[in-house]
Amino acid sequence: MENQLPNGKKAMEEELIKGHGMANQLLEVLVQDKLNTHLEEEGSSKSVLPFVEDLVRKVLCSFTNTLLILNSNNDVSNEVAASITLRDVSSSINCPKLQSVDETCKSPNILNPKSGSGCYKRKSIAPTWKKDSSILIEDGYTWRKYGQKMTSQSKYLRSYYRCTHKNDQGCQAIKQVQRIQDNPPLYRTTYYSHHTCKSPMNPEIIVEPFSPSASSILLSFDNNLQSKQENPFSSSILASTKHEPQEVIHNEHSAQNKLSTFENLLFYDYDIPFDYSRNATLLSSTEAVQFENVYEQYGF
DNA sequence: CCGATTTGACCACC
DNA sequence: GGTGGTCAAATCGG
Repeated sequence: MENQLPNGKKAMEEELIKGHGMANQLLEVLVQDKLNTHLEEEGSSKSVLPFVEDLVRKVLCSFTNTLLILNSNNDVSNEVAASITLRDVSSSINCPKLQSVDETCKSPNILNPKSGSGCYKRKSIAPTWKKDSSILIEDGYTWRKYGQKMTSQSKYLRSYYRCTHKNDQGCQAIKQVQRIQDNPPLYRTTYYSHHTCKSPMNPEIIVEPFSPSASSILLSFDNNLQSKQENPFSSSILASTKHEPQEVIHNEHSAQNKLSTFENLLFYDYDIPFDYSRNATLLSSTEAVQFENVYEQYGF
């Protein structure tokens, strides 16, 4: 049916494909140049090439993931998918490929809550993807926290979330959020299973596709950490939650506001281009406290 | 009032 | 028995 995207999205799609293609070309040029240089003179003075190359890879990775997200979101035309996979170098650049929506929920064993009388079933499958981030990012899906725990592995609390639509739509997506580092703050979000719920995507995240902020969002994938390997939310933009808690967390509202003013700090220090005012994750009160500490730390 | 969060208890797995 | 994942009643907040 509607393989047709709205004009704006179609245009965005085309632009992304274009950008993806150009980034690909640039990478090829860089790689080729590096090879040549390497042969000519090994161990010469420092070059910015590695940095530039890394940058290009990240850009490419972002394009790839964004297109895949777009693709999975809209049942986009095959041509898009083709253009993405065509020369996709992402696999060689630590850019995990997004998993198609269809593969979603193939893990029935993930959470098998009480089947019967008090029978808990622990998940025994590998995470679909992980994401480390210095902030708590919003992925457009709504999550419901169902627990938190201290683990022996970390001095920080681990929070457990499941999709809000677990009950009404049977969505099996769950995620765990845990702070893994204090200074600078680093959070690891681990996703299990995929969203099967319908468009819980927060429209706020995808509006203004051409705005700088939106671009930032789309380009914010983390290269090293697979911002999205299998895109747990086949249709989400980034990992997020309604409240991405961490320690003890909660009160997204205050935290969200803080993050809004917090964005410059984050951009500056951690170089994570993201429009936090739009996607800031909501933290719980406790989390907010932690962020407050960071504010102080940075003179807020 | 209703949905989300908190938190202690329960349970599976190692 | 320890650890980690989940449940569910109590509580919170819009």
